[in-house]
Parts: sequence; structure tokens; C-alpha cells
Amino acid sequence: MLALVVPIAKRPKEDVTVKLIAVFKQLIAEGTLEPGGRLPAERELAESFGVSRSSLRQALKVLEIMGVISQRVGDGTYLNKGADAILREPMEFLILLDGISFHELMEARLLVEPELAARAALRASEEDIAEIGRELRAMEAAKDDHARFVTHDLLFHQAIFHAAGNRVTSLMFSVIHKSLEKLITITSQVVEPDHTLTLHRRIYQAIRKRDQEESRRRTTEHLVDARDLLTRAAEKQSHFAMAARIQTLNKKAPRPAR
Amino acid sequence: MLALVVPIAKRPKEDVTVKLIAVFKQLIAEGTLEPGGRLPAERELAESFGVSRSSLRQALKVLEIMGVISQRVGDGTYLNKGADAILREPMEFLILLDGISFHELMEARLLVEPELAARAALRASEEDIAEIGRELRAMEAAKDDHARFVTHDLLFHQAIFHAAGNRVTSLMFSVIHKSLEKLITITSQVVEPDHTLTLHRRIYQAIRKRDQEESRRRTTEHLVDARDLLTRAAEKQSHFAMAARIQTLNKKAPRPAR
DNA sequence: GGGAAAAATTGGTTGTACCATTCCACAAGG
DNA sequence: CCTTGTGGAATGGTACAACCAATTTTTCCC
Repeated sequence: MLALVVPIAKRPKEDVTVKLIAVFKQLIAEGTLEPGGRLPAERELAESFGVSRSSLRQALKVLEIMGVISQRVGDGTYLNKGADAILREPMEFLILLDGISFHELMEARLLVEPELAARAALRASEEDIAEIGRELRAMEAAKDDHARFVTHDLLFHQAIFHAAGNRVTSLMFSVIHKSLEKLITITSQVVEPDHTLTLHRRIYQAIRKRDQEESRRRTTEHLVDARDLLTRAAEKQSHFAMAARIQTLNKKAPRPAR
Repeated sequence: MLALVVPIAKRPKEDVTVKLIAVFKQLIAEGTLEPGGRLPAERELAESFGVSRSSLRQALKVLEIMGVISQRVGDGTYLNKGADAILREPMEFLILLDGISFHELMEARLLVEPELAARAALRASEEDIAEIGRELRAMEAAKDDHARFVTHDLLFHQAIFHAAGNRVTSLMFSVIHKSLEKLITITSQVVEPDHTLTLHRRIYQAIRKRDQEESRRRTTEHLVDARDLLTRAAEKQSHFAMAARIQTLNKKAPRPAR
């Protein structure tokens, strides 16, 4: 378990908010705050720390968006247990700011997932393999429901991650899957489900046979195929993105600069 | 370039803050806000959106912590260009909340970096290889300065990531490096620099020879070695973490629950 | 023209007030 | 005794207003 968390201090005057976040990090690290546990009320916390509620709320909001805590009106603030969603928002902004394409996301999968599959072939428990098989059958059962089909497609891959036994890579690539899910769903509507199923089945069987090399090869085979399909779909569907609209809070748009 | 960013809307009543974040995401996605550009003043923005400055500041603070924007008093708020640091804070909390060990972080490197080295051997430009070589020489020149030595050690690996040509993996694993840097620095004090240098030199030469298989093997060799060293160091140094102290804002500690 | 002082701008912080939701205890009714 | 419901307390969400500190811009004097 890590603990070298708090960088002691920064000389340049930090925000109260930034300090508060560091404090919470520390409290979590030293176990004062337990996952699932309830935090004191905002008003109490603010007084304890000697800061205003506004500043405290800024820190809490950051933690909430990162998925560290959950806040519920009328109830309280709780420290989350796992943090599956913790990388989601940041990843989306990363994709935006660095202009990362779908193609590049698929390339990342292509770099890593074959190795994870090989590792899964080596390390998977019987239960792990059973889980991968269940997702495969769930895909078969959802042939006609694109959304569900894709969901189980991704869960199939994530089951392989789990079997590979490394949570870091597992969490990172689950986030990538999430970012790709919409486009994959669109693409799946023009691809024969049996085609996808065949490729997945080969991966499953390779892992079940504990054949690392074939697991790697079959995963590569599948992802190359998927990458090419997605890339083509992304080109055609790029206008789709433009159609996406958000609910704005006000008619007036902000002036970007001056 | 991605754009399928905004999930349209969520039916359950969202925070104003959450909505604001979505709005900014949209503004960035559609190019209304340009990297490096200046945002309107908080007071103007708040009025434009029809929200209070408090709520707006919560949203901005989230974006700032994630590295999307930078705020400077007396100056203004600017949209960052790249977002290298965007995953750092979240990653630290991820490590904390999920109780991820140094060992597991090194396992993640071990899973991915050999493949990245192989890809680098395949794709690296002459300039990429020169950069890797420069970092290697910088390591040699910093034999006696542990901190600098480790910095260039990590930059060496990141140069390989860059040469591999995938920014997603590059960014992700740079974050992991950052998390490991302190411990690696500690470890480096008990390891002969020439030992480390030899292992790095082998990787460099393999990439320069464009030998994918050897690049992979040499990287694995190095990381296995490093993993074992780090794991042992982490056990011995675990008390080090306990010595870490943070600057608290007030004497009173918050009551964790009730 | 140059430079220093003053004013305006901007993010940072605090405090207060009020709302909507949720929870909980206690009383009324069966 | 158990169920029901009702009102009050606690809690997070939002809005305003005021002031501070750092920075930039403008003004004014030499």
C-alpha cells in the first residue's frame, strides 16, 4: 500500500483549496478517513479547518468530481470505496486538450491489451475464465441489442484485464473503453455480430488453453480489425459529434477572451 | 480529433457546478475556447452563465486542479495548452483509495513498457533515438546526483514512450513514473549507478539497432531488476511515509464521522 | 520620455442568508 | 405493540455582498 503521498509542502503560496485537498489526501492516507465512512458536515469541517465553507466546498467539489467522495443533500458526505470513475473526467479533458483521436485510443489498446491477454492466459483463475466466458455468452444473447452487445463486449475485455491481475492497467484501459463506447456502438450496427463473436471466441479459447502466445495474437487480430472499422466509422460519423448539444444554463455565451 | 464529448444531459438534477463543467467541456470541444486563450473574468462569466460566482469558482477550481486551466490573481484565467499533469492528482487518489502498492505500479510498467520499447524500435525517428541517447548521457553525467540521475532515468523511459508514438500510453505511464519517482530516488542511493546505466544502455542500443525483440527483452530485464529493488526498498522504507508531515491549516483535526 | 504613484482589474477568501432534500424522532392511530 | 405520518433538525446547494492581495493598466509629475 502506497503512502509516500504528501509532498510535504510547497513554498509558493498555495490556495486554501489546494491545501485542503492535500489535507484530505493525508487523512485518507493515514486512515483517519475510511472508505465508505461519513465525513463531518461541511459547516463543522470548515470550522475545524479554520476556513470558510466556500473554500471547503471548492475542495470537496474537486474530490467529488474526481470520484473520491460522494455528497448527498440532506444526508452527508461519504468517502467512496473504490474509485473506478476517478480517471474518467480527467481523461475526457485530456482527449480534448491534446486532440487525441479515436484512432490513437485504439492504438493504445493495441499496444497493451495483447500483453494483458497473454498475462491473463498465464494467471487467470478458474473463476476469472468463467467470468470471461459469461461475458462471451452475454454477447451472444444480445446479438440484436447493439448497446447491450457493446457493453458486454467491453466487459469481456475488462474481465480479461481482471484476470491479468493488475488493477492499474485495468482501471486505465477501462477508462479508454468508456471513451470509445459510443463510437463502438455506432460501428456495431454495421458489423455482423457473428464476426465480432468469432474473434472474441478465439481469444477466450486461447486464454482457456493457457496459450499465452495465441492469446496475444488473437487479441491483436481482433483489435486491428476493430481499429480499422472504428477509424472508418469515425470519419463518416464525425458530423455526429457536431450534432451533439448540451443544455446551457443561459442564452448568453461567454466571451472567450478580450 | 475527438468530439463525442458531451453525453447530452443527465435527467437527475445535476449541480450547477457539474453543468458548468460540461459547458466548459463543450466550449473547448467546439473551439470557442482556444488553448492558451484567456477566459473572461470570473464576475463576467458568472453573470453570463447566470450563476453565482461561488458556483462558477467551484467549477473553475475543478478544472484548475485537473490542469485544464490556470488562474493567476490580478491577471486572469487561461486555458492550458497541453495537459500533461491532468492525470496526476486523480492518479494519486486512485492509488490511495484502491490501496495500490508500488509493486503493482511496477507490474504495470512491466506489462506495458517492453511493448512500447519494441514499438519504439520499429517507429523511432532519428531524432527520437538521439533524444533517448541524450537522456542516457545525462544520466551518466549525473552519477553523483541521485535526484537528477533519477529524473533523467525517467526521462529516458519517457523518450522511449515518445518514440513509440502513442500519446495515450505515454501520458498514462508518465504519471506512473511521477508516482514512483520518490521511491526510485531513495532506492538509487543504494544501487551502483553503473549497474543501472548498463541496463539502460542495452535498451538504447537495442532500439538503435531497430531490434524489436531485443528491445522488449532488455526492457523487461531492466524493469524486473528495478521492481525487485523497489519492492525491497519499499518494505524497509515504509516508515519513511509515516514521517511525512503536512502543513495543516489548523490545530484541530476534523472528526471523521459521528 | 521616463518613472513612480494611483487606480482599476482580477482571482482568493470570508460570511451570511436562504432553499430543497433527507433523515429522524416522536406522536397519533390502528 | 406495531405502523404510519408529520414536523423539526441537519445537510448539501446556491446566491450575494464585501473585502483582501497580487497584478496590470493608467495617470501624472519631473
